Amino acid sequence: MSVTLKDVSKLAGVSLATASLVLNNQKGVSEKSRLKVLDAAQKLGYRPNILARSLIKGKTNTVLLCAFIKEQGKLSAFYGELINSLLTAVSYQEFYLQMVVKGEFYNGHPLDKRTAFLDIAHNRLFEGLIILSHWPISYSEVGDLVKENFPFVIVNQKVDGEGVSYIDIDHYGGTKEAINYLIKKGHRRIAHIRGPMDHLHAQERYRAYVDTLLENEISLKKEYIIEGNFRRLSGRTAMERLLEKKPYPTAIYAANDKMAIGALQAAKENGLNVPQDLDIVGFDGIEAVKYTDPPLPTVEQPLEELGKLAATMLIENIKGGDRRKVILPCRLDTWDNLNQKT
Amino acid sequence: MSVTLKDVSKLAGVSLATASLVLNNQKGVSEKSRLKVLDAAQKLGYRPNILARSLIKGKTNTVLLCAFIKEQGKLSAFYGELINSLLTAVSYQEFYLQMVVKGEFYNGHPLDKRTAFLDIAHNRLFEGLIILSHWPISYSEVGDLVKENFPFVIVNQKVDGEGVSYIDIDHYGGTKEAINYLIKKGHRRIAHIRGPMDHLHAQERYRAYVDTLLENEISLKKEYIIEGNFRRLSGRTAMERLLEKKPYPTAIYAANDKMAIGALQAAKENGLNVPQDLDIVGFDGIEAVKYTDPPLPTVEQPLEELGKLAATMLIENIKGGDRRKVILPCRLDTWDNLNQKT
DNA sequence: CTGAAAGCGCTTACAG
DNA sequence: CTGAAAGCGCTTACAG
Repeated sequence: MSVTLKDVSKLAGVSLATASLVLNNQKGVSEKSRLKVLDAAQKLGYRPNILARSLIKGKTNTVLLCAFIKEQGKLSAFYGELINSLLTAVSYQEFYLQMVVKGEFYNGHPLDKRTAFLDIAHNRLFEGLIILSHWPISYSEVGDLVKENFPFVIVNQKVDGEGVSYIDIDHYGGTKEAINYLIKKGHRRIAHIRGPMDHLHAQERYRAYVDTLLENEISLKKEYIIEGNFRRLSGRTAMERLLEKKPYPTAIYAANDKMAIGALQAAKENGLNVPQDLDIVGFDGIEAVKYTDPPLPTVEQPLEELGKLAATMLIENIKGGDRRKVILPCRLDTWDNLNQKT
Repeated sequence: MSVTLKDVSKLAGVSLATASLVLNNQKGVSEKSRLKVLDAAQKLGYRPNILARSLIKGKTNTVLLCAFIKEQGKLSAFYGELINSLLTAVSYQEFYLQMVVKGEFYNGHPLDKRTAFLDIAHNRLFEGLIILSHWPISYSEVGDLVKENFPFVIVNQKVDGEGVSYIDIDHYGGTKEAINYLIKKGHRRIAHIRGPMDHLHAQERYRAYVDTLLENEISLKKEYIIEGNFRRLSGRTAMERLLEKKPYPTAIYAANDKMAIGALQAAKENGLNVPQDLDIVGFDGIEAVKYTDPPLPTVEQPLEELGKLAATMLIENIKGGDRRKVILPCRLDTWDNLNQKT
């Protein structure tokens, strides 16, 4: 069996209490005892049972990242980057990160997030929770966490209501910047390949597209707005349809980079020069848009910042700080200095 | 305070033991007691303290992914995908995944992996360990784990020796397939932009390049071999240098995709048509090579498979199965059916 | 079928 | 400064 504190205290010839004191660097132990204990621990290769310690202290120094995703196993590259920065930030504060993914259903029933959260809050394994979800979280689902004052932060989604911490990206502002960039370049016929309208971020990006055109006294044209599904192929199809319009648009704002790439491919296949004949801007900042020909401007999501701040906010909250709501700005990157970048 | 089993047993009017039995679905309890306990638990919103349970049972159902990385916070996209599949596979087996990253140094001293592993094995938090490292792991570092029979698996690296589990990708075989593809297309002047030679996988890819050329009676030319650093820009520079050779190569095998992309960019800027004038093949299967113009063939790393198998091997081992050494085949993807793919 | 008791490995008042 | 004792929340023999 493994070495316990009892073994150490016995070998050192002191009591359990003394051994514990020494190994936790508490003062009030004679140098002589200290040495004996340290020596014994060393000899036996003693390592504390963290489980037992956590049970007593009621602290585990561990937080849980709980990701709700549509298709099991399909955390996207997006999440990969986020996890990286969460992990780094969490480690930095001497916390540990545990992860779990949950799908839409559990045992054939729609997953009850409310109960899932309660389980997490009560099982005493975690001191805080980071929530990531492909579909909207409602206040009622996290209400219990608020009531019990269990630290949590929702990432990448705004949830209104008292006592909720969240951090999201300014999709509206980022889009606005993209559209203004196109307008400033002289474009008036700006189309939008939007995302699915049940997607919160797609909604915001769409709203910003509409508002920014109108603010600039460019009238909206229904035929310039086409809905895609965030996949590359849907961008391609959308572009083909846009090219049938007369006159066809001179600029495209795609709600994400993959659709922008699809649009680029279709445009090139139809003999257009990008960006001379057609400007295309996407959203997300995935790596691939740096390497298309030409590289595609994109509104970059500050994922590193997102993860870092989420971790910081959560741990602050664990330590007694207040809950916060944060919207992170994001900016257009036009790759003017690409060759310094990678 | 939170609700404990004691509270439940009190409310139900039974002993602790009975309550425990009921809530663990053990039989040998009267229906009447069962109902009372269930009812009380429900009313109080009881959730077991997993910490206490784990302490007794000596089982946590949790495994740790320990990643050693050069630059703190720089788990690449590669790891993102791997984590995804690990997480999915681990969840599927009703285990949990905890993660920690460690750098090369700790408190200014080179990190002592041996001790780090012992800590992990002894703290009783984890039943198994997945090791991922940017730099080579030696047998001596994991020897203690072997000796203590603590389940672990090394991912993405071969470590010889008794009692070690690892899973790696067949970099040699994958490269061979890439080179053969180029030879079959008629190329004889095949250059190699290789990776840093202190990198194990770069070594294997280089070795396969050499062997395959020689097997096909193509003599090696030193000036066709240039070392890069796995970054895009180094592929670009390498390509520029290769274009100065007379005759210049008609095909490039780059040791990774980023350098392949850099090579592509340099080639295009120098007026070459790819693939008509120059064939370029990379390694890794990152998403970006699908969207360059033209898309670049690449040897795809089966990351999903890698993560899944790693998790399976580890959990098998935890459950008493044997340790295994696995090399995963990987194959060249030439994107013949790209438009069905994304 | 049921309850009193011991114990998992540790920490922390409390006397001395 | 030190040790005996209680206790964290639970599970599991053991009597009855």
